[in-house]
Amino acid sequence: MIQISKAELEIMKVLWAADGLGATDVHAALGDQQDWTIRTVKTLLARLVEKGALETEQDGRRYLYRTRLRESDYKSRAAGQFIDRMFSGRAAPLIAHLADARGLSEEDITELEQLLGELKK
Amino acid sequence: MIQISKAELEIMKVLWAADGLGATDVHAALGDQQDWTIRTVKTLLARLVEKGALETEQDGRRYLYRTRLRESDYKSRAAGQFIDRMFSGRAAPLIAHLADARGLSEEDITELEQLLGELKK
DNA sequence: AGCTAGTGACTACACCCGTAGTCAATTCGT
DNA sequence: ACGAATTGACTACGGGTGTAGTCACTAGCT
Repeated sequence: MIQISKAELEIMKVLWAADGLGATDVHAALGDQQDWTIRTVKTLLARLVEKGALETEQDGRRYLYRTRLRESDYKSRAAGQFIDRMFSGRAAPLIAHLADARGLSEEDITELEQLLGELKK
Repeated sequence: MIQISKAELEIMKVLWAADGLGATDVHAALGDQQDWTIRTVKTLLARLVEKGALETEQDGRRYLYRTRLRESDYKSRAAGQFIDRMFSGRAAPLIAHLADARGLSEEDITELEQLLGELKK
């Protein structure tokens, strides 16, 4: 099970949004959102390749980085692990805590209702 | 913001369930669930005290460990951080992923409906 | 009275992670 | 054609984490 750290996740997000970028492109895409030097970005990319979360393709003298993990697969797994650890695998208490601590947006409520409707079929 | 690691969380769970135990009691309560020596348990307890998540009370020649963090506060915070990092703060996509990857229990569905009902008031 | 077992304090150590720096090769601009 | 900039490879380093080990003390059993 590939573990992706907090910083690495930011890199993955960039590549999920636009797969097949070079290190410099990733750095640029992060822009002012993350204040990392290109070195740091490269280290994170290398670690992700080593972990098997990314793969490289030679493009002249540089690499293009491509995701090997689908975003939704990863997020599903991460969500599952999280509620297992924190809420004994139960979804409802998680949402209850969230609602309690910060409330749910209108949007969330509407979407959740729709989701539940579909699930009940 | 106190950060609690995975292993430390297991200790916290024991003390949330039964506050004011000695190190040996915590070790016993973990039982076969976690295969840690008493040394490891003590190290984790000490780190949690250092972090301010636990406090000690002298009880003869030993300490009793008591939580300083309320379970629901911690869980709310952790849940908030998690959905911020993974789902841009949106609850609905999180639940959608869970439902998709492993399904929701009857219980979860019922509780969520009830929760949504209350929130809409 | 001495030994054993349990206790807290301190130390250890390898691996992950955040955050880079150095180096050698290569390409691009002038 | 040469210097500057870019690129990948390798190295660094301090803090957190998982998982203990050692030490000195003490209370209770024999």
